[in-house]
Amino acid sequence: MSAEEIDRLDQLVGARRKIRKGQHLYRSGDAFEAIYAIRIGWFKTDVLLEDGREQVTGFQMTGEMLGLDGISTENHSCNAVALEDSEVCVLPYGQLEELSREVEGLQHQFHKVMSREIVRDHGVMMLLGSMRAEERLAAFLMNLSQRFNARGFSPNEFNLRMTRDEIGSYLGLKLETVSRVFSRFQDEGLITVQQKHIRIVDLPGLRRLVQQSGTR
Amino acid sequence: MSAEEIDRLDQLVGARRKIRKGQHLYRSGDAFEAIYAIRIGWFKTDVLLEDGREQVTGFQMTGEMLGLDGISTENHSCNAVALEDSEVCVLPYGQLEELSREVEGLQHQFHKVMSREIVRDHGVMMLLGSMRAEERLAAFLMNLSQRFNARGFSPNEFNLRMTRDEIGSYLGLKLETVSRVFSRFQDEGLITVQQKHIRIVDLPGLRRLVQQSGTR
DNA sequence: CGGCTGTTTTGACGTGAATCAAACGCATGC
DNA sequence: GCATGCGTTTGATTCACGTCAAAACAGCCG
Repeated sequence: MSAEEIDRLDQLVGARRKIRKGQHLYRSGDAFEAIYAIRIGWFKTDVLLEDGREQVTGFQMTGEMLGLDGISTENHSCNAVALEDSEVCVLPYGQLEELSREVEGLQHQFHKVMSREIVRDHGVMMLLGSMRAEERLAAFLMNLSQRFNARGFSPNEFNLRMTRDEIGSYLGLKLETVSRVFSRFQDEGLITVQQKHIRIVDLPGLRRLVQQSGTR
Repeated sequence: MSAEEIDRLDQLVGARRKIRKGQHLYRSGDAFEAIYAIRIGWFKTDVLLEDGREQVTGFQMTGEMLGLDGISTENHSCNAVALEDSEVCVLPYGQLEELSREVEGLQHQFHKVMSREIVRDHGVMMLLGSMRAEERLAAFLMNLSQRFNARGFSPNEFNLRMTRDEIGSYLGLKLETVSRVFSRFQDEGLITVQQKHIRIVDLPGLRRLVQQSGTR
């Protein structure tokens, strides 16, 4: 949603909530009560398997929504964890439903947000299902770049909020592979990496990586 | 949605559309106009990359919905192809929005359907991101079994509507791997395979496969 | 029935990413 | 200042799955 739309929702239902780094906004199984709009900060959502395996299903930044997964069963189906000290705007679902019955535009916006999430997920499935490690990382970086840009930050230089392990989980790779590919990208002059600081040096080069590559 | 709910929608907006095997219900890029409820048949949805790679993002059967991806941009972002001669109920999105503003339950149902799709996608991400080939296939079969069951068909015996190649694309595997794993399952007495005909012999065995396995 | 076409199975071999293991960097705290 | 502890990098080795190739198996049509 645009900053403007967020602000609007903000006025409608104003409760805020601060979440410290590492804390959960909600957990899988929690009763679903509200949707959250991130005001400041970063989150990850993940699903845990009994044997301890984790699958990160997304990284969310300022201006993005959390909690849509909960509507279906009235319980959240994933965990939402703050990657840094963050603040969200709480949108009680009942009120949201009610309001969106009155305000046509709001209803449509809400549907769009959900639909966008579905489309995003399909993109991730594409990543996971048919791209090689380099392509996944390149696509990941380009996606981050574009989102930073959309929020008014530099698209070429930013700090990762997540660990190599979390990136790996999201992309279906091991942390060592993530690290290696970052190093390779740096050697090839595509990016600069220093710990969590990323600088994109050759965006077209990254883009080429994603769409070229032979079959898999 | 339940059969009952489908019927209800059916009465509200009744247009039907028949799609022959292999035909598209919609294509990526098509203007978004309606959501579809499958009355009879099977579909797959997929995303194509420039270089020809295909990622199947889902298989949909009777009673399930198609087209939710289109709301976000007013254009469909994937292709929907009939896997056998099928029939859908067309639900023009404008009318649906309007109705759901009047009928509280309908709005909620609609949200639930979208949310369920998001949760389903997260499950697939889990599959693709952190499971090995055997686990993916086992999970796939169990999912089909459960869906057939929910529609009143035998959960233990059914015909696949998709090719090995399509299953592979969905699960991030090559068709040869799909075929091999099916054979292995048969050797181990978990299932019986004859072309597209599957019989599940040892469901608990399959279930064990999914949740046990060491790390990856 | 026989020849075609598309799908599936099976085998031999290759490879990209996982695994195992060690060292390094950078915080934090005493 | 030095110890402790995560996260990261890098190397050596292994392995699950992909690739390539051929044969077997339907299903369809003349």
